[in-house]
Amino acid sequence: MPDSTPSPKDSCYQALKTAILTLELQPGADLDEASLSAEFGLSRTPLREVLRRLAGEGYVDLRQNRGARVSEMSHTTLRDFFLAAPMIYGAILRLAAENATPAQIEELKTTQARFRKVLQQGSARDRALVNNRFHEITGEMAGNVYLLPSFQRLLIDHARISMTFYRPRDAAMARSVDEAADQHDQIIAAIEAGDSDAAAMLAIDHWNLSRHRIELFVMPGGLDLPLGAPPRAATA
Amino acid sequence: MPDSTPSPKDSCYQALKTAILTLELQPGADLDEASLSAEFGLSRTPLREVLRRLAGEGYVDLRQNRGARVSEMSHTTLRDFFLAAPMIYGAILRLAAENATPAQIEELKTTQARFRKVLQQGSARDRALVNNRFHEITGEMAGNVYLLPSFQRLLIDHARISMTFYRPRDAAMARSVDEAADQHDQIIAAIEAGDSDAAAMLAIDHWNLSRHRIELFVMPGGLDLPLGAPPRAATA
DNA sequence: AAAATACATATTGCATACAAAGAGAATTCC
DNA sequence: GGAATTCTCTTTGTATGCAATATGTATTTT
Repeated sequence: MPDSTPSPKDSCYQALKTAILTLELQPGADLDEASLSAEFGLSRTPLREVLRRLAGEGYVDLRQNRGARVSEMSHTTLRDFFLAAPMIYGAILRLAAENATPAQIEELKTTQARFRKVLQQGSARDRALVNNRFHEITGEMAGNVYLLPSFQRLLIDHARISMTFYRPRDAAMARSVDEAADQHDQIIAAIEAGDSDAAAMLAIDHWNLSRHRIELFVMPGGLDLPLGAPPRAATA
Repeated sequence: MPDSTPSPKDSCYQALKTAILTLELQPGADLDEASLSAEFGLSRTPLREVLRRLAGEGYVDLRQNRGARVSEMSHTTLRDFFLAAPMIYGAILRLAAENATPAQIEELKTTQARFRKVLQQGSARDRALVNNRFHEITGEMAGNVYLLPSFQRLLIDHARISMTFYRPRDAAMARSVDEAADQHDQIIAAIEAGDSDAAAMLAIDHWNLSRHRIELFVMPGGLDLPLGAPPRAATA
């Protein structure tokens, strides 16, 4: 049995990760070493290493002699997001179709089943996390070490943006989210068939749907302000 | 005056970085915490944080309860490299042309002048490092936080591969490298003119030239084996 | 009274000491 | 003699204590 009890360091890493993805820790929030180490039951030394790792993956920003902060999402980074996402997503799904192993496809199907489930009876948090996991798996399928860093960085902010539009439950939104789930099924089919062109096109479709939701719900009056939290003092 | 004396931590970080880029530390080489901390005059705690940071950026791989290792370059990762590079490089240069500041353009020109200089009288090490810096600056110009992680990861292995073909000095190679320098000038011109289409095309040209060199000198008999070092025991 | 400076406090950065896990060698058992 | 096991030694992981840096407050000076 490999690793039945996860180390406190790992669980701390995971907990911070999901807290950031689900906006429980809002962009710009201050992360105090002392309180975090107390909360997760480890000393400051390993906690600092966790923060360094999270910084490398884009979850937090480190400032010299200052506390770590959850990475921001300003309008400039949103612009960057809109530029990079279709390209990277397309490439990842293309490669996923070419390289996916049967075991990975099985895991993707399981995750998609979970996604359908939480769409019906789960919280916004669950939906964002399971959707995030779905796309993470496609990244694992692609298995390109040079593309993965940017892909994972995109997934972070995609999940955080999603949190804002998985919440409302009006009819248009429900339809849009259901359509996303249908696209997931198509993506699985393309990957299973090894049809890389189809997978790449589906990535664009999936992204366009996502973009549409973002444009609609995140910036109703145009995108000027940071998302999630006021510019400073997010914890106060 | 900002930061006249770099901290031992920073210089350690920089030294390891350049040592890895220049293959002084070969892919797969073991990195011992004790000896490194002694070498750079800091304790193991900050050194471990440096290693974690380098791991996040793709310079080294960390193994649980085992030493850190310089990240490998096997034939599979080379395949990934050939797939990802043209796409990312094209996007970066396109964005660089759109967003470069005058100060950045000035720095790029200075770096290009240095590149010309080391082509004439520098070592392979100098050439790889200055060329690497040139492309790093284009990344800064693009300034897209989602594209940068993959771009920087590509630059690492590009520099390491370059080290193998900046060395020989036969006529064909010299011509190829000079052509690369000419392309740098064209890239600068396109960026200065804000011509993003031209910049994107030049990125492809530049990459094709680079790929040609790689195909010629790195894998004369086809690409089967890891680059640089034997699979294990690189320091022995 | 306003601004600048000095002081006090809180938080990060670093070093040392200790605990735990792995690798390798010697010994024992078959 | 070969293989497995135990023991030792090396190396990584964690905790604690101290030093350095930044922030906020109070005091002093103009």
